Amino acid sequence: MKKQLSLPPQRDNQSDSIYFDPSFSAALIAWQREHGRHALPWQKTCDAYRIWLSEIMLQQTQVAAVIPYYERFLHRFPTVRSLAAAPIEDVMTLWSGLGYYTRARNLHRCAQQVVHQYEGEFPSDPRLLQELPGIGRSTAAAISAFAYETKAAILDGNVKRVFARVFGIDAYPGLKQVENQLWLRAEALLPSYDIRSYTQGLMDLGATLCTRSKPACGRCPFQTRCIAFAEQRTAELPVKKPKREQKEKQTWMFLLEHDGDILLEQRPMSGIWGGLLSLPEFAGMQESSSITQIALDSPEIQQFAMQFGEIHTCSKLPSLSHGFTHFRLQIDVLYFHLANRTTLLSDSRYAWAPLKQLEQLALPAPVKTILQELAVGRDRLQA
DNA sequence: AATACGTGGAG
DNA sequence: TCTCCAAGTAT
Repeated sequence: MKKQLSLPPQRDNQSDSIYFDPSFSAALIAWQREHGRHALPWQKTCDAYRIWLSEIMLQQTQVAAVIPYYERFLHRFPTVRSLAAAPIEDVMTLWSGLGYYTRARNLHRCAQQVVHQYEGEFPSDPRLLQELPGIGRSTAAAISAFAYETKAAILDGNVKRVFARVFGIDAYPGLKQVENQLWLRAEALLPSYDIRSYTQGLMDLGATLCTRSKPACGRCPFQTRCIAFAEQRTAELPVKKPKREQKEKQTWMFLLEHDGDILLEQRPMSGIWGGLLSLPEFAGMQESSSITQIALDSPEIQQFAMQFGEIHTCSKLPSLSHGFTHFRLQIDVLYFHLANRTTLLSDSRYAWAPLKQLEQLALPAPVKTILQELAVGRDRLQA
């Protein structure tokens, strides 16, 4: 069944806005054509699927980090139909290491919706795009502008930074009220021609000239009209996010090995590393205690390990600290070498996987690190 | 409206 | 080593 496509026409009040100023887009488009980026992998095409994939990957993620993932992903899933038909595990594996894993689940769901609701063609209307999972207002506009030349406004980190400086916006852009005002500007400043160059220009200006630190104002097309430059306040604008104290968390991970296999546990779909495979964690342990000794002697922990097999050796591996945006996690690892293992696992979340095949699994970055170090140790032993 | 959600690079 | 935060979305 096909979804009703007709939407009421957009009312264009652009020139009524107090922010209306065609000279802004004219300057930006001219700059983009001459000095912008033109060779990024996703700029070679107008294929909405590829544009969409790049935009999702680029959410809160830098270009350099995305490129290898983008290439790999496209090689494995050349079309939206191939992606929709794939097992979610394959999608998660290819996403492993990119972070914000809800994006990968939504990517998969979105592909399936596009196939079933839109016969495999992404809609061109940003309002329809925005109803799809993982596509918000800014991403919808970017896809629509790049793929279909729709006149639609983006508002990403680059735009916020450029606007904050050029227009001297003196409040934190993350505040709802401030963001609303930024959206009004973004809409009002849209050009009536070459929306692609304009949209790319906003991103490129922010990414290459109007950078967070040491912006290259000398080469900026907006230098003469930039409030931050005039007032020497580029270091203070945009207003920084008010910082909250970072929480410190701690967890114990269990590295159980038997016959070259590692025991993994799938994480709950919600929360950090949602749905990824990880090492089993032991919740029952008090974080306060001076854990060092304990762990190896604790009956509870012994018992936990023993449900998977007979313990041969047991030791504590070096701890590591993993930083997230909003907290820091100390990971202490207990290693158990099992002499044998129980045939049936107590829970379907658990699975054994060969240490040699970690590349084929959807693992959180620090877990991949832990297991890679173990594998390297093995190889060295054999050499 | 404010917060949760990853990772890696820059300074 | 430590802080900041990048092509945001979902809740």
